[in-house]
Amino acid sequence: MTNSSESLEPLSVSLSPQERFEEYLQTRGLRQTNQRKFLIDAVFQEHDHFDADELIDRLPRRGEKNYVSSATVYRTLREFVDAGLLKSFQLDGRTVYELDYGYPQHDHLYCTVCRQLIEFQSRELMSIRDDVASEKGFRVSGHRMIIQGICRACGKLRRKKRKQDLV
Amino acid sequence: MTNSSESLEPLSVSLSPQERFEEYLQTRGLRQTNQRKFLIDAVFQEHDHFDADELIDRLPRRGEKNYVSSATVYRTLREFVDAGLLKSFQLDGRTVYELDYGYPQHDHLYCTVCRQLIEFQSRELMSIRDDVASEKGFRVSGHRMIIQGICRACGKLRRKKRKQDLV
DNA sequence: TTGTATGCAAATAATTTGCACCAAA
DNA sequence: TTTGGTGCAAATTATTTGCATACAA
Repeated sequence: MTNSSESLEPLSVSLSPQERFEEYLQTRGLRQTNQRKFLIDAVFQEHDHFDADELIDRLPRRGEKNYVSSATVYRTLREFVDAGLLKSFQLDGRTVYELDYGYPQHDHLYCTVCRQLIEFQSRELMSIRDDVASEKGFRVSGHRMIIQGICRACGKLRRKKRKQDLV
Repeated sequence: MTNSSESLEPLSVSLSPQERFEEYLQTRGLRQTNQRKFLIDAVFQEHDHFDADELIDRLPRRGEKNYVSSATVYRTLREFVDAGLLKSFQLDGRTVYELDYGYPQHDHLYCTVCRQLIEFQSRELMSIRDDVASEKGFRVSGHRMIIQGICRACGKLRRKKRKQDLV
């Protein structure tokens, strides 16, 4: 689990994720299927970070109504990323997804103890990014910044534990 | 391949990587084996970024002198990271390694066309990192910043190609 | 001598892909 | 009707692990 209790508020956007995806599909001659509609709802009920496995776990099982095969889940998650609805990145080997469409750009702190992702925003970070890139003649398409460490809560637990160990 | 033509110069350090690793092994009661000695030399002949597969490709094959099984390569790379000789991170799904011991801390620009990694250093980035972390009560152990985009060379090629396409 | 380390092959884990069948447009 | 989409199972890929054997301390 990488759910974060500290997530950012959605922005207001003119199209809903569903509408936005519809537009994406239409401009490419792709189809609106029940699976895609169902998955977009499932995904935008998420508030935080998730991976394919966690998502599949919360979806109907084989045989149940609205079952979607995992191959389709994987395929569709990639489409959502292409469509700009989700962002994805790698963490501890697995692919983590988060809502992108309608959410402000941000980066993450990652607690290596509880594996929680905490979001933060920094304008300065963006401007450093752009300065560095232009200095190297680089056309930026995006970036990924993750600060690893130990969060406040886990830090407290550790200190408590060390104290106990001394007793 | 993710070799970069623009890498940073080594710092001067009091112990060689070999000595440093020896120290690491001794303090933990681990053993100095021929494989470990051979691999540390092989790895520190690298100047840039590599993954396990690329390293194995340049190593002696099964049956040849100094052959090291890939299981051992994987195991040893992780030890090198533990020992602080190498750093590792994930890129496009695979684990990329780079020299750490004796090299200055830095981050990367990643060209999504030629897959080259270009290094850069920024003090400001570090200070933003520390500010953000302390604001959230986070004890930092490290970070990873990758700026994605298109490098100068690939940008030129693209423009040239577009021109040609118009003819 | 006493564990550690290694090589081998098998096991994992997370995705991806081939293909026959299904269903939007 | 046509072509893209889906489910299923098999294939992939990168890595890890179990275990018998080899070797450093």
